[in-house]
Amino acid sequence: MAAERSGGGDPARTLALLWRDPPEPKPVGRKPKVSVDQIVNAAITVADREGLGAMSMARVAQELGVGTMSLYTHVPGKAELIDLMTDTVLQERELTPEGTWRERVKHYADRTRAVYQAHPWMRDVSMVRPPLGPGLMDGQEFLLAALADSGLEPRHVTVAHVAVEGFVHGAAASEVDDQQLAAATGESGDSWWGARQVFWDDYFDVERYPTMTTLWNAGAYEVGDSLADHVHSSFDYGLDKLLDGIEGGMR
Amino acid sequence: MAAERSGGGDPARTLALLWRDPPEPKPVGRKPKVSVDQIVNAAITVADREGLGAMSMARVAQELGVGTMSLYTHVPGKAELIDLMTDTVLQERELTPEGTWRERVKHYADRTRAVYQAHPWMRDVSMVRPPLGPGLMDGQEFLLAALADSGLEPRHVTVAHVAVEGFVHGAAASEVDDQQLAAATGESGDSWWGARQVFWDDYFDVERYPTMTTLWNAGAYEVGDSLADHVHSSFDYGLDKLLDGIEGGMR
DNA sequence: ATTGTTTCCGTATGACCTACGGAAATGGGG
DNA sequence: CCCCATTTCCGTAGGTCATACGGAAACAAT
Repeated sequence: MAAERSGGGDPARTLALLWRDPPEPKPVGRKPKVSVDQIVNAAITVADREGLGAMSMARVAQELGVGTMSLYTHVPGKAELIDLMTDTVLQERELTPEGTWRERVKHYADRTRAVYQAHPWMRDVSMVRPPLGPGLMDGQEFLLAALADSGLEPRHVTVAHVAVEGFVHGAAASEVDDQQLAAATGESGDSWWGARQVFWDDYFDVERYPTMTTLWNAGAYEVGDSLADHVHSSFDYGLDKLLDGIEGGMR
Repeated sequence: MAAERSGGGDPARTLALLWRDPPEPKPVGRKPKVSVDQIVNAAITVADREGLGAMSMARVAQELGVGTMSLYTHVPGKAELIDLMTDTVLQERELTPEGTWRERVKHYADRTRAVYQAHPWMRDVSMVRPPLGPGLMDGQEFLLAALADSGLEPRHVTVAHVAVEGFVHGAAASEVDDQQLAAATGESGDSWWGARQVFWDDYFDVERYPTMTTLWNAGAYEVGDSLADHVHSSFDYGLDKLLDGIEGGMR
């Protein structure tokens, strides 16, 4: 299915929820059995355990011991709930502004990666029209501040920001995809590749793919560590080179 | 919903389909009304027009003028159909090996971006456990060959490959997300941001976000071109810097 | 106790994927 | 020409999901 994203609901309502703008006290009427925070936390719990696909309104309601439709009193719909989940986990980053601008960018990348690791369903959330809540905004401010301290001109800061943010989220998403699939299908990444051994036996053509063959023979794929570690260090390398390039471009 | 990906079906069956391994001639029996190619093309047409979310088995069957269940004779299920769609559009890249290694990497990025532009639903397809078909494999070979020609050691080629591939797919996906949303919701990116004007009025805090405020006042966001163009040039910049870094790391 | 307000939630609708099993088409053997 | 094994087609049905609707239930003020 398509990636989850904000519905076309009322933006003002969604923003009020994101910033926990209390909708004005209600002195009369039945007491709420659940709160927005409880719903969001329950949804995160379910998604962490069973993936975003399993995070249905019915499943979240069950988790809380209420009827499905009760949720709609507090949250406009599923799309908005995902926005709330997203901004909530982004807040877990707790970014501390220490060290050089490079160290802070890497800190940002590490913390963001940690969020994806803890909440693999983040891979399925589009970050192009993100929920404009405190979790996202604080992160943007942190990353922009780091890049601005690098000495880049203001106009280049915004450009570099898009590139770095794209790299970080893309890398974190890629890295975590593997685990998410493992959780959803009960099949690990290694076993997935193992099951596709047939490919190398039946379809791989040495003449069609000379470079891959050469690299294989040169032992380039004989990494001692696991697939996940290899991907991880590749993205560390990539971010490093990206920052090298940005730094070098100023001189 | 969660990103689409391969189901747990028989890998050998899926690989045979990807490489169009004919399942042996069937001299007897009813003549097929549709072929695998027709199904894949119809599915791509539907997804291009209405998004991956609208690409239901029923919708594809309707497009072909056959019953829904007929598709299951030729294709194991929806997940495998998406694998076939993905590899098919990746084949459209037609990568031509000309120029320096850098030019070839940028060529790869451009062609891949073009695929995402033409088929925005690609954003919703996970590329971590990709369909091992000719479209994907030819691309990997091309990119690996370019990086190998750069003079990197074999072991670094594979590391750089993951980083560049991640960046390219991530960038292409980000860039296209906007259009896909516009198509799905009938709301353009600009109008989406416009509707969230409330955010700047009601929730943006100048003291909490000093860097953003400074950058705004410095005119860093006053780009003449559209949002899409800004994102596009940001990723060009990012890839350039990434390659600068890779190149510089060799010396 | 009545009334206004708010929350809770059972039911129903419509969309989706796909298992099942029978109907329909096809070509070869008698 | 008829029969029948083989293959494809597809109607039906069961399971899942989001969510619109409307009434029941809880609560505070009167």
